[in-house]
Amino acid sequence: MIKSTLEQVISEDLAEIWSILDNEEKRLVIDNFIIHEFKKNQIIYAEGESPEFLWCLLKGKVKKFKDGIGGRQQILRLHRPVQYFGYRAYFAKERYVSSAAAFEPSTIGAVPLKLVEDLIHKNINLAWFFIHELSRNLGGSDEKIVNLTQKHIRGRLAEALIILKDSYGYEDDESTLRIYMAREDLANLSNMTTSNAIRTLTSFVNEKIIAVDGRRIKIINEQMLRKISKFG
Amino acid sequence: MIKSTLEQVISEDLAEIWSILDNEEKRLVIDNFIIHEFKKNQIIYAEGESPEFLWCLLKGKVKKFKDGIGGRQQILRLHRPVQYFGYRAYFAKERYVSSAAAFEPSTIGAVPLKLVEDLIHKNINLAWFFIHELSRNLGGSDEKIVNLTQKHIRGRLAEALIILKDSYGYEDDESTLRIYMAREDLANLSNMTTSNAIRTLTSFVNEKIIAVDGRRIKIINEQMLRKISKFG
DNA sequence: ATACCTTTGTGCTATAAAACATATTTGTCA
DNA sequence: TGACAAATATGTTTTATAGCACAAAGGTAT
Repeated sequence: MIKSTLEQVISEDLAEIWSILDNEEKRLVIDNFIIHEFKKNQIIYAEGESPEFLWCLLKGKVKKFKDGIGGRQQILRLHRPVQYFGYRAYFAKERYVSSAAAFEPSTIGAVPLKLVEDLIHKNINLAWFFIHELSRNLGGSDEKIVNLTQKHIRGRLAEALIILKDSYGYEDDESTLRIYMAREDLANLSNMTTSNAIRTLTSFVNEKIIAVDGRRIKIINEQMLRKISKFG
Repeated sequence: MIKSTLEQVISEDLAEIWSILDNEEKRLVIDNFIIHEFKKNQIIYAEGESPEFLWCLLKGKVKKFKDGIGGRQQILRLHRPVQYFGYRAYFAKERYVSSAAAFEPSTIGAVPLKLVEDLIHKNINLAWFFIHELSRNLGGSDEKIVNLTQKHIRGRLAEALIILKDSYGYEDDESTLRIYMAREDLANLSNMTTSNAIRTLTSFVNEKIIAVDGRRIKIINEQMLRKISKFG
């Protein structure tokens, strides 16, 4: 990708951070911004590695997950364009405690975290950007803990579907989730076995709360789904 | 408490933040620092409230928790002196998603978050302090999600005991946990019912991994406990 | 098109943990 | 000190969900 196009992509898509930086800072970012293409299911970074880059998802979908006991995977967070990730471990001076992978073919920019650190030192607004992001994520994690530990299967799956809707939205029909994922990933998102994800999905279909066509999921009764998510 | 004493307490105990601030900033903090005494089990702030103060635990023990389904409580985090809490929601521009309560009689300082915000704007090192804290907490939350969802009861309780040890340490005998908590709280920490916390504690005693005398818990075989925590 | 592998779907069984019931002990306050 | 409430302890029952087995459907590579 040639620089003029890159600059355009960055300035168009990175709006939030972009508006924070002055011209000199923008130049620094552009000169150090490397765009990567990831294939479906390709690992971006893995648990245990040292954080090196701030990743910026420009196109596609990314999951952050942790491999747990008995090969079971827990999906911790989903990312959509334009979101930043991969910086937490660096700021905590730790190695990654989770892994990131592309859910579908994705275009992701990488900026050296050392550069980000330098920019933060000089630009308090960038510091605030990360304080804000980290704070929101931490609140989300705390909510997730209660969701995953206290709700029953139906509640957890309903919650997962709501999260998918909130993360990626609907297609033009205003009801089909704009993400197609395997039943296994749905299970990993909602802390259950694949069989139970399939089963519970089937009962939601029978109850006319959703409709399913392969991996296309149509939310018919979002209100009911939220209700199940809340009390189930 | 008179100001000279207060100043002394602050400068002695708030070392980490204190060394970050210059003299003028220190003065501002001292002038706006209000010390509160909390009784055992007293609520410091509750879920849903608007964050107003940065709390600084000077003496005592504090738990952060979320009330979930069917009156069940999940303990999310434990605090020891000198730790800061109550700021996440403010930085996220949200209301509190969890509550904080004193585990035992506690002395806690309160600084208006607006002042903290102003200080951060002027002092990048304070910004870094919070970026670092938030990042570490977020990593901890992500770990906790897998611990609580994928481990069995024995593993979860073992994990909880390890957390207690890491948070509050041992007494002079190098084996008795320096915190006495109800079985119910132990259960709330490790996502199980009180009965099961009691039962599992009993089996640990029978297996000579711990010894129990009322609420005093003595870790006899920490190695084994870590092993159970890891694979259970 | 064929063969093969992966994903989806469904029924059955096993089991971990909750729910319930009921003592027993401990702590607290009049 | 006695009375009452709260916390701890333990046994039994119930249930949600994991685990397993197997069939059908869908993709993919040759």
